[in-house]
Amino acid sequence: MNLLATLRERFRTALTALTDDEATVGELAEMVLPSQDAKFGDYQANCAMPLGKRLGKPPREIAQALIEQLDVAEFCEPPEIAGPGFINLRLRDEWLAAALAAAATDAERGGVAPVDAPRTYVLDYSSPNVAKPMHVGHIRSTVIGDALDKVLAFLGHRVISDNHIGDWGTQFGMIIYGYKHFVDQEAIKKSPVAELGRLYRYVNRLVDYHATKNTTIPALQEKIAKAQTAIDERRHATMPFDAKEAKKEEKKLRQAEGALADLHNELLGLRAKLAEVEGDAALAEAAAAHADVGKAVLAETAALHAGDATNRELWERFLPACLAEMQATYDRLNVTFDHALGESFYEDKLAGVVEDLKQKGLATESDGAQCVFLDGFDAPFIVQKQDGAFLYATTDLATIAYRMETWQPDAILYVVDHRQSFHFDQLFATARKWGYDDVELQHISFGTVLGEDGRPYKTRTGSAVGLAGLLDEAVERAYAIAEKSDVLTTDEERRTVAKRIGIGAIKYADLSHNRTSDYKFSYDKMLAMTGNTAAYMQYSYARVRGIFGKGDVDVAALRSGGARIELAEPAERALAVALVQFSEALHRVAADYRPNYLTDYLFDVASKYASFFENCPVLKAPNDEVRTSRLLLCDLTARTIARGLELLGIEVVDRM
RNA sequence: GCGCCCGUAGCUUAGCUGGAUAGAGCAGCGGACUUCUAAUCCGCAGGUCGGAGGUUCGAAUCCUCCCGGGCGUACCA
Repeated sequence: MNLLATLRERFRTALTALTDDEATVGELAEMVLPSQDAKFGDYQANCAMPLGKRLGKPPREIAQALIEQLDVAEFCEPPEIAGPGFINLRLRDEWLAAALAAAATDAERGGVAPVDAPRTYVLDYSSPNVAKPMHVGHIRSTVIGDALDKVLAFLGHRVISDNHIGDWGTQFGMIIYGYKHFVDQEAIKKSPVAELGRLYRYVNRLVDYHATKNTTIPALQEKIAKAQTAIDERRHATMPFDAKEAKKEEKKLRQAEGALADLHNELLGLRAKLAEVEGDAALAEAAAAHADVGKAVLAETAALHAGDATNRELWERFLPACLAEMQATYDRLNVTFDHALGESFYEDKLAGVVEDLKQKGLATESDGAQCVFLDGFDAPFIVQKQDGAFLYATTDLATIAYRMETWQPDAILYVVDHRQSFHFDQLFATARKWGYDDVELQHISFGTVLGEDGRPYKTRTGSAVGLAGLLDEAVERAYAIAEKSDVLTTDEERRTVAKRIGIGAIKYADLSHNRTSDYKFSYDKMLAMTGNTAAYMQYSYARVRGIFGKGDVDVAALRSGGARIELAEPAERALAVALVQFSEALHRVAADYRPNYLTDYLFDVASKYASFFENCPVLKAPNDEVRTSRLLLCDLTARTIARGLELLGIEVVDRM
């Protein structure tokens, strides 16, 4: 059961006797929270202070009146009033023991009740581009999305995961162009994906070269000139008399100079990139021979979209190999999707979307493009370009329409990095105007994965770090941990353990950070045996299993034995309270779509277990009753950790 | 210019809808292995929560301004 929700329910009833304002009652009942400090009990209600204010009575008096109305005797000791009017609740040990005993026999759900009102969620996450290998940027979307998927589903919601793959864009034009001009037939027979990847990178480099040379650098130079002029003007302007204003001016000048220096650096970097291509004879020759590669790639893409037989055939031939490559990564991560309806799936629906928007008067022509102008936005939402091509805005709208018609979801969640928030603001605003105003549309945004230097995590050469290599390294480093183990006997076992620790480390590191903030990627930290890491969680689990092995415990018999749980020691009780709050942790995750609430909870359980482990001998307990009771606590701890990790997509190991 | 986000201990970070003395881990110092995995545990020290005002019984959390940083901003995704 969800104890917190139940307590709030009881407070709601009690509050109704004191005030008849329903909104107030609901708000005040929400002020029942788990206590931050054990000395204030297990839960606390903070509603007497604001209610006292509202009613013009002393809060302690209100608290007293509230307690008299409150019916929580089955869960709690008599409530206590403390400080200005806090109501402190301490759970009754008998209730705790009974709740845990019930959870112990509930193998399926571990005492977590499904929600009363299940919702339907469409979860959009991962969304890689085929043709480009998955890189570090895909970790967060994939891992957070997968965890939310599992948690929501476990709580009883209907969850439809849909991987919105980029399989129809310019990157395929690059591959097609590359295939037509540069393919190595031997290589593509031997390893199609590797060769397609090479072609993509090669063509991308050529396109990039010309774009840099013809567009980016001239534009940058112009920007530099403008910035220089602006600085000169500032320098020659008369300083304001007002000291504050003068300081402001100085600061602006400083900032402008800094920005100018950045631009110069950028220019140097771009020139170095050009020099690199020009210094490579073969590459330089290819670049010269394919001066129009940028336009040509767009033409290949346009031809594909227009139904050109050759390009279509190539697309159909290449796509399965690209998908298989992606699938290999998902297999390693143990991530699955219900659907993978990529951009191509919506191709034939895009014209209809624009037509409908036009007909409803939402889209209008501006500068030759079809735009939706939205209140509160400076820029319009462009759904069709001057040249007639559609954009991801169009695809995203078509996708919303399809999902609404197909699954009638209550919510569509997009697990996408924070830089796209503007796009989603526009997308959602447009969708609502378009008629989809009765669905929760949420951008589940997340921060950037940074390197040790605090800059976005890149390789030394500045390219994105490949996801496959990242997993390789984590597993390799985890193998060093497995090698140190005394309890692992075969190398096969060490490899399995290393795999679970390594993959788990990456996932857990990601999930344990607040998703909205950036975080620094560090193998050392994520693979540490202490602190809030997957390895520590897995170790905690393995230690419990170790006790069962050593004591030759029949777990099934233990669970069904109906034995009493006794909570005599403080460490036992603290662990028990933590265990009974599993359901609350999951609800918090679901409420804010934040998996780090679950990792925090699991770390709390593991910490409480460590203290229990130190203070309460299990196999050598003073008598059989205590031994059995503690074994039950161990079993529940192990199952809670295992279930929690499972919902985060992380596997446990019996020994490590 | 405008918009969004961030600033918490030396480092990496958590902090729920505003709650009581701001929590962790690393690093530092001091303890605990003939005892269920010491790959661990316990203790100590370390914070004017970027700064200044304000709202409130109560502010890291809400509002205003300032300082510092990131990201985005009409036809890429």
